Amino acid sequence: MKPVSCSACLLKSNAVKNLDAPELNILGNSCVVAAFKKGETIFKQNALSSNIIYLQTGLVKLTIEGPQRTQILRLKKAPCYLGLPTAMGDKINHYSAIALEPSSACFIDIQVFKELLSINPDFSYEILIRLCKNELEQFHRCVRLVQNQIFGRVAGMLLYLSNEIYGADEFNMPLSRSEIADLVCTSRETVSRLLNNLFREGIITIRGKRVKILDEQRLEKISKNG
Amino acid sequence: MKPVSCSACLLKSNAVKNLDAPELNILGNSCVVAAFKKGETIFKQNALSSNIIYLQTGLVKLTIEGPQRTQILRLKKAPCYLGLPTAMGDKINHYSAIALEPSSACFIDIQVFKELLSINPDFSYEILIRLCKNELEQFHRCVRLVQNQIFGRVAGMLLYLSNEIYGADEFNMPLSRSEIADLVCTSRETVSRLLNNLFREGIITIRGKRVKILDEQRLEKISKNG
DNA sequence: ATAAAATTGTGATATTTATCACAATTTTAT
DNA sequence: ATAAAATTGTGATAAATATCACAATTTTAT
Repeated sequence: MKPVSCSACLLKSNAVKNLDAPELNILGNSCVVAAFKKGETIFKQNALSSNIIYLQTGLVKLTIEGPQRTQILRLKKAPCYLGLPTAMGDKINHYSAIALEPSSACFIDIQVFKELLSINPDFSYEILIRLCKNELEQFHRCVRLVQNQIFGRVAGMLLYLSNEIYGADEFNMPLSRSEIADLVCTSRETVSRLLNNLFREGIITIRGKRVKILDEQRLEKISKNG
Repeated sequence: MKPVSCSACLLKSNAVKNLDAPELNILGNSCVVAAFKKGETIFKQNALSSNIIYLQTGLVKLTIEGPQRTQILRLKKAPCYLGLPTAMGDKINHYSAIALEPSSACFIDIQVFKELLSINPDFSYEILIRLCKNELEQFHRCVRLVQNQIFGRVAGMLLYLSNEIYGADEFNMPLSRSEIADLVCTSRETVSRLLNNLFREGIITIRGKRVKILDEQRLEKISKNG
């Protein structure tokens, strides 16, 4: 970890772009950057946290211990804030964040973050808007998770990675079969079977980690119809 | 609907308690109160909205059209804000709000609300904290919904009504069997069966709408173990 | 390079819960 | 008060998906 100059940072969040020079100084003085390898934990459920984390680069999974198994709540792609709701609340992390790809993250002291919220309404507004969007996304994700059948959920996951995360119809799958199962809430075996189905149907190809979407139309249809 | 004096209001939100006299005036000038009977729609999914709604009294369900059926996202008990994430985002309601009991709600112009956010950091901070809590609650709700079996979900729903909504072990069920099904994501028939099971086991009594929880311990256990 | 460990694939079976069909009951409207 | 409409209860059956068991493959460590 090393202290940073936030004013010179090329990876500013939209919220931070609203800060003026003295405010950026306040931020920089209480902010350190850390690098994480694939699989490393950025923060852990049930641990105390006094930091807001800004993910500069990389890809992260948020996991939570459920009553039966651990579940992936969602993926978070840089740039974004992690652990906002946790840190603003009771200070105990309600979930863990684990790097899926090499990632770098800024740790910002929660008191400093709160100070910035109170002195800069534009900063505060950006954060607020972000939280609103999260809530809506979470509603939609939950509904799909509960109502769609697994085939649709797996298809939706592939489309999500392709469109939202990588912006390409070919990418390296960042998740193991077991992690995909945790994300779409099913068993590892079922994920295996369904991915092979999609392959046999000519809708995707998988060679090792390399996934290519051949028939996005059909995938969309499966994703919709469950 | 009638205009209100927010400064004299006895049902102020925590956020609004942070407003000073001129700010309360701004709020009051663009704020009307409306009363809703059971079953009436407060706002509707896909409709345009330019208001934030503050639920003064009553109980409301938020419903969303899923791919297969409409689902109850959550219940909201006064006092609380409704439609915050929707109104702050694209102005199109992503879900509907329908009164489950006689309710009264203030309609606040979104521009005025945004102005208050920008001029009063304490007001803004309260809203922000509220959004953070919502996100965490939503995560937990989603995990339970996906991982627990229906028996556990129905038990959890009863405990939620008893502890969070009514604060009593006896209450009038505000939901029909079908609505319970929409809330815990199962079929009406299954809800019937499980409630009767709980009755036969001596864990609850149901006479018409009147529900009484006899053995909270056992209900907790069922809720946990799924 | 090789062994050990981890991940993945696949068939057989079991379990949960939805769906259908219709009866019984309660609520609402006239 | 009575009929009509809506809600609820319940058995039989079907469908989706988990679980188990083990083989095959890939990755990791020495």
